[in-house]
Amino acid sequence: MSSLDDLGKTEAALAAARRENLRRLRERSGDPFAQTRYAVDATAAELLARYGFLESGQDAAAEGWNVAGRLLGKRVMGKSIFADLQDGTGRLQLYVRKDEVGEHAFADWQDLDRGDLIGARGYMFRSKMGELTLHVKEMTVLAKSLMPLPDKWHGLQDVEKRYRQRYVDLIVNPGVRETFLQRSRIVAEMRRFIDAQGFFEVETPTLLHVAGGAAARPFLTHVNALDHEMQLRIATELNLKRLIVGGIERVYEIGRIFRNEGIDTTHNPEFTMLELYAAYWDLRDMMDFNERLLARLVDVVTGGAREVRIGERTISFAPPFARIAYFDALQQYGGDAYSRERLLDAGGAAAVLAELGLPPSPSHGHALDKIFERIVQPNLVQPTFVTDYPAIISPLAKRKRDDRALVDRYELFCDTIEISNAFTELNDPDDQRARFEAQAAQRAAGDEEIPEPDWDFVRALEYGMPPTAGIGIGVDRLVMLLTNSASIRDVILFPMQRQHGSSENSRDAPLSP
RNA sequence: GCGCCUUUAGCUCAGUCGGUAGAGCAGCGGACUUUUAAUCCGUUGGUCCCGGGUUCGAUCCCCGGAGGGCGCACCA
Repeated sequence: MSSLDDLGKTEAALAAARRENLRRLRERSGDPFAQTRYAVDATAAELLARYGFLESGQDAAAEGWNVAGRLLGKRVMGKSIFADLQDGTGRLQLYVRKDEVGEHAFADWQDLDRGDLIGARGYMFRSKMGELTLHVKEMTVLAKSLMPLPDKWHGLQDVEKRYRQRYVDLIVNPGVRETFLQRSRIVAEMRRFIDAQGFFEVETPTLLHVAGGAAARPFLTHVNALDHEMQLRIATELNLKRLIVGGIERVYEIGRIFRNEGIDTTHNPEFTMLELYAAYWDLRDMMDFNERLLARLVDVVTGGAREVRIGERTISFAPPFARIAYFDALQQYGGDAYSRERLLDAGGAAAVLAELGLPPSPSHGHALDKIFERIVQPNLVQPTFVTDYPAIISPLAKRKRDDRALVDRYELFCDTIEISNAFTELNDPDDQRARFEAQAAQRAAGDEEIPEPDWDFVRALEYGMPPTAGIGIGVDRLVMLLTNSASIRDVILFPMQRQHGSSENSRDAPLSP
């Protein structure tokens, strides 16, 4: 299988030149790909921090260091070379002199291409131009890069290629790497914060006979051993509440959710959700928890500040966040035409929808969602808890004791997008059964997004579930917010793409000679 | 699903009122022992996304298709 034939002529020539350099390196100094270990004892970031005191022209020749990474630039000036090495922590300039390393080693340097992985030993100095630099005495080629890298100045701009070949994106676009490191820090801190309050992290199945807990079309799959059709989960809710019934009183899962629906800047078919349930908490407890969690995450992302800049806006996460009741918000931003009385009437809501020039909705609840989206949501820039949702759009939440039209639920909005959704959980098994029966009827009427009822969940509630507050937070969207990313694909390492020709899993993808 | 935009060298991008195409970077050859988008001289490199149509001639115009982006719709 020769894939050089499948490359463009220019690309093939570039790859051939690199293979020629590899051949020479093998002959002169042994096979780079035979290397197994390199005794790294310093990173780029450590050396830059440690030797910050050096003045231009000064060196620290008594202390030798081994660094390893990818060569990203090479400036050859006859008998000396400056190069840039990128490791996991940053970039470090290297300097080599022919009269010090000798003909043989200098020839190896000349056979290095941009993108090669090397280990280098040397000492730190500050160059005439003021840059901290490793003065290299020894160099080992640890792996050869056989493919040409994108433009050193513009990087890789083609979005499609960036997603399909994220490895290249990560090599040449520094901001990308930083975003994903931030994501990792955010999730790690999320776990630390939650664990510190006595929660247990669990992993529930992603393959289910009935995917419930949300309204969404599931992915279908087949289990050969059981000869069963199964579904990928669309939420972790029902299993986590089973665990609350079982006595794991504080429980959470940060897990992958799959929904077989649209793909756009805020939706990827698989995404990550935090769901957390606390027995004996009410919504006030959850709000307090939510506020402190976000403040903490912002703290980690910004290194101590309580603000995040999103384009032109600055969002402050200093608690307490603003609070406003659902219908108060509608009246405040919409005026008297958006009164509770009118909106809680199906005809009234439909009329409001028409006044806004929006298409008719299939249901009263849907109409309320659209009106809220249009009238209130664009105004919720600073973190705001919207509370006291109408029961008709909250089928899984408990009704308020003193107002049966409303439920104990809030959603948190930041930068006009929904960040969390929380409510006190319905724990009356008869009520739950009745709601499932209603859903089954909707499903029978043709709504494919309504899941089949999970009757075992009702049985679990019949054993008794304590009063419980639950919350869901879309991790990807939260990371978008905290990293100022415009698309969910910018915070998912390998976002779903259509299968496509030569760049992925087709025969010609691996480049063998 | 609908609409708009987009696809030209390995990368970033020009361009052709229809006569099969250019730059910078990268690569290759040369000069250069403190450069940093190194510099200077020379130079290679193209299925202009794919298929069809119109035309003497299509990368360009028309039709169809594919990939991608954005907006709308959908999305507890």
